[in-house]
Amino acid sequence: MRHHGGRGARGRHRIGPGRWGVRARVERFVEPAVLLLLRERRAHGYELLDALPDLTGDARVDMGNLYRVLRALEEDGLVQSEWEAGVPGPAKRTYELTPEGRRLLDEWATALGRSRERIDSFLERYEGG
Amino acid sequence: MRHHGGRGARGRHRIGPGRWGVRARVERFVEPAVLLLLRERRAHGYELLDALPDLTGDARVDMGNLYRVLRALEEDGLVQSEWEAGVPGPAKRTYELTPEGRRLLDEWATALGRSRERIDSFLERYEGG
DNA sequence: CCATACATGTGTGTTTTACATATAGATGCG
DNA sequence: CGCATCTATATGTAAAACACACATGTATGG
Repeated sequence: MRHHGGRGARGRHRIGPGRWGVRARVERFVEPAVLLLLRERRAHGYELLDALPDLTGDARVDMGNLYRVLRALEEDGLVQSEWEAGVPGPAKRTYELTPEGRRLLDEWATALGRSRERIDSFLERYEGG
Repeated sequence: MRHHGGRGARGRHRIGPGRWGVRARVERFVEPAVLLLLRERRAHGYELLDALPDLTGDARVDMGNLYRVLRALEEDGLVQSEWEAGVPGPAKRTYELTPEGRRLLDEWATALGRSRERIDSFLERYEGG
């Protein structure tokens, strides 16, 4: 590996030589994605892990962080969980959305709408120039 | 030892009681914003600081990080700077976009386009349900 | 003289994301 | 059996992105 020359102290995530990895992702996007999926149907973490890429566009979501997000959501009463009993295989913790979680999803939706508008006006200005 | 008691309040940035601050911002958005502004005209940091909120939607951008971004961009040859000579007042370092920076801006534009599509399909699915 | 606006920076802490590893039940296979 | 693999849930820790605070210096107006 041969890059060190002139490289900055600031390690932006390069993808190739001279390239900056540009993804333009929305911060904490798995959070609203999880809420939306749970509004559609109750599910456990592993199922969400499977369904999330459809919404996020990423190949796959980090499982460690997903479980932490689920815990954090539950701590604040935005989702509820229970261990699914009687089924074979590893124990599954099944989550469902609470009314508060539903409201949070609504907030996310409006915030995402604003974000889209910002992107729109950016791209308009970009194309105009 | 499954299901031990919840502890450790995960400090998501609350705004009010029971509320989660939801902003849905695009990661590193000041970067493309700076590049776009510099494509329109050369400028120094303080000018950018003034012009940025128009693109980002935030009240104001953190100056410390802005200057660090400008440095990082210059280290990788995406912008060029020189001290403006002969003018009264504090010394100004004026930046302009390089061809590489222009290409990075183009990458940002496509990435932002994809991001917008993801938001669109999310909101569609949100409204549909 | 002092406050304020202009202008450029560094220091440091917090939040968010990424990468790695641990544990364990079930299933299939040689 | 012994072992790999898939399902399933989690923790540990490092890196990246962001926020907040402070330092320095030039000019202008009262």
